[in-house]
Amino acid sequence: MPELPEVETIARGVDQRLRGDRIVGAWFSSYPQPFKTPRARQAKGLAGRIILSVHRTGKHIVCELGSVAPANASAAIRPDSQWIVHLGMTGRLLVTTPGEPVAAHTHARLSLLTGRELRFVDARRFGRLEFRDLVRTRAFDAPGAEPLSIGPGEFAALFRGRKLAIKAALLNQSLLAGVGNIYADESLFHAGIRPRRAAGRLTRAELERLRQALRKVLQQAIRLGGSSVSDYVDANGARGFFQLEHCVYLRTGEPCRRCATPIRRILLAGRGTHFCPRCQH
DNA sequence: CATTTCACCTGGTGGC
DNA sequence: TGCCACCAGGTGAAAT
Repeated sequence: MPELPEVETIARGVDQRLRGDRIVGAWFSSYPQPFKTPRARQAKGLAGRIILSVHRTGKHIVCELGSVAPANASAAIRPDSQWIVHLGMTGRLLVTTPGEPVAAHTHARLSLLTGRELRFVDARRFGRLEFRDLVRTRAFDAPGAEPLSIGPGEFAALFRGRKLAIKAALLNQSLLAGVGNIYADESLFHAGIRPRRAAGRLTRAELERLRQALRKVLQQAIRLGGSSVSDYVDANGARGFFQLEHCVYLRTGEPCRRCATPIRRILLAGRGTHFCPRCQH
């Protein structure tokens, strides 16, 4: 479900509410798919650790965790491990009270010292949970560039010489991290570029329009708390509002907001792709 | 190596 | 009401 704006919204919400809290125990469901780190190792690693901060990188939520060293408890606590959450298509990360009924498809429950719980719910089980011990492993880093901070030159270089469709390139996480189907379609609309255009054939001016459209769309979506198309909610269970601003995504046959031409839907890279045949060239 | 296709899952919706 | 086809925010392995 979640792309950069949704993941950013959730990470901010969890950070705001859980920073400084301590994980006292962790429970995991018996389904194997969501656990990149084996359940037992994950539970053991999480228990007793303090949530120092939570942030987003690409479509991943990274919780920086620490332990209090008994010798110098007054010193600033450094992260010694990370809990990394990828939400897949339907994943949710929710801060709840312990009494809250447990939703179907709940795959992880972290109980916290303040009595609250952090729950991971994921119907389709495309999400992934990973625990990293930073003494043994490097810190997590998304492979692709951040679309909110990349500059014009670096952005253009990503697509140079590539024959695949620009939409497929936008979805490639090792090029740009965080762009998914909604924001690929929306940013191509605002840049006036057809999704099937070969990435390497776009002019410098088009690429710059695309970079700015992408940044604008992502920033506005973050301001509106993301897009709630079917079931996305933030860490507090609240829906986002950016779906009301969509110009093409899931608007097949509806009039273009700019020129009233019906929005067309095609299949590209296996994904439903929406564009205005008149505004996009 | 670059690119495309498909499998992995469950649930909602709309047609008949 | 039931059944079925199709669609859905993602990714990584296998095939080309």
